[in-house]
Amino acid sequence: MFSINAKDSKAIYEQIIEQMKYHVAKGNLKEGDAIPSVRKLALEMNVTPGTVAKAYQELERQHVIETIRGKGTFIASKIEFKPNEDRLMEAKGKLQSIVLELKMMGYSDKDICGMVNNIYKELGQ
Amino acid sequence: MFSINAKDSKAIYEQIIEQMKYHVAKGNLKEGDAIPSVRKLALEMNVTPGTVAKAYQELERQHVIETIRGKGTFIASKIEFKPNEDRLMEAKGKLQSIVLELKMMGYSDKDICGMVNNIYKELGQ
Amino acid sequence: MFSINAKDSKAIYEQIIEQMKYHVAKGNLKEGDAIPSVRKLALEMNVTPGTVAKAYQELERQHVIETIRGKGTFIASKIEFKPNEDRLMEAKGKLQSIVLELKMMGYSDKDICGMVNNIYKELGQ
Amino acid sequence: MFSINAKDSKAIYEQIIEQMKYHVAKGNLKEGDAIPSVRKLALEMNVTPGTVAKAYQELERQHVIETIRGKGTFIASKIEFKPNEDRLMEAKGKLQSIVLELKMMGYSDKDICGMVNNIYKELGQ
DNA sequence: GTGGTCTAGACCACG
DNA sequence: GTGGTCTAGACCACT
Repeated sequence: MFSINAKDSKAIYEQIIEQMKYHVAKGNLKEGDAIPSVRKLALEMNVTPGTVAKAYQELERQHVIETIRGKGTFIASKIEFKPNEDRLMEAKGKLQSIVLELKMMGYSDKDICGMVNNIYKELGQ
Repeated sequence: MFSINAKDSKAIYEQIIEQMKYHVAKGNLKEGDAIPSVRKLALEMNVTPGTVAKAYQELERQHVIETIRGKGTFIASKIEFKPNEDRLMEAKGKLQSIVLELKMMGYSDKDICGMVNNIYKELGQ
Repeated sequence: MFSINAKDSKAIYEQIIEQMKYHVAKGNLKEGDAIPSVRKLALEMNVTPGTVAKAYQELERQHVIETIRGKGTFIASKIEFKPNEDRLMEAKGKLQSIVLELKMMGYSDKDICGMVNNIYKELGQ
Repeated sequence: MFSINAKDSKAIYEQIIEQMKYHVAKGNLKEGDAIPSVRKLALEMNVTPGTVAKAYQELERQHVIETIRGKGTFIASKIEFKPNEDRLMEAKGKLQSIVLELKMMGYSDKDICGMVNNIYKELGQ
């Protein structure tokens, strides 16, 4: 369910974050579902527990998962839809970057919207 | 014409690359236009020449600018519109990331297309 | 009467302690009132008895409750109002922390006193 | 300027966070001031760089400090006054806890406001 | 069992 | 020089 891509320049803990969100978006993981413990996932992925822990902490900050003391970690029961200002600004900045990039490659706004729609549908289950 | 934000988490050389592309996309810089020398731009931006040089190297690799020995550096006369497979895949990967991110924040596909259109329009012509 | 929030970062046994004090402050529980046995409360709250026992021990140490062997556990007949130096210093330290926190968020001393008054009133009588 | 208190149950990285805020509130550190590098502070305090780095990252998330790539870390030039919802709720929760605690010790609302004012003034330079 | 914290190293990209 | 990431261990409190 989780796997790291060594070729990806993205940090491992960021890959874990992204994959967790992917599985939630896709419906593979639903509200309240238990997710692997830090240690288990670390073993599975051949990384150290600290790396997984860092990912889990960030996911909790973003209200994607919730940890229950001594019990484990779970998909948040009420996935938060009010992004904080910072995260939204960051996301928009990244979007601007990538749109610029694609425009430079010759794609029109409609092309890009088409890509977005395809990606969105594929996620949307 | 160029301005960097030292606090931005993005590397300075990447900011230069992005701004150069921005000005090309926007039409501020046209094919064949001369651009500042590495040293001049470094002075202007108050960064070390090495940083500017790194940006220029990458821009040249992407066929956005061309260096003519002894003459200076110019916007490429034939800006490359057929991206190689690798860069397209990379761009799509980034786009998927950011769409996932925005979806998790509660935005619909239409919302995201709206953002894309706004960004695209702002990039000009 | 008691309810825990497993997602709270605060330890469950600390939540029990706090709620016990809350009910005493509020007047729901008066001196001499019987409180549930460890096992009963553990069942009610769906936690392990050890967790409740730990809370009761700490409450007893703070002279909020008293255990009478063979009879049960009761709200202390003479709730301790003269805190020892240590606990007062600890409390003041925590208060300083939180005031600093709120100041950094932009709240004035009056704002904070307002919050304190509201909380105090809500605690009742 | 910074020192850790081993007796304090608070995590070291949290102590660093609190002390940084303290120095900012107190005026010892002003907007734009450079703060020690991760490594230097780690040496000074006899902790590992990772611990300091964790504190710095959290401080940056809270807009108290800013890092400039390859240059170092600085007190934020525009200290952020819009707390996010989460942090405010957390702070209020802590305040409620401590007010309850102090009430149980016999302090009135006025007493507590007095303490708050004293603390605030002492910080306020 | 769980997550949270910490140590003592290491390598990397950036400037 | 800087901060960011990661490893491979360890100890702790909580359940």
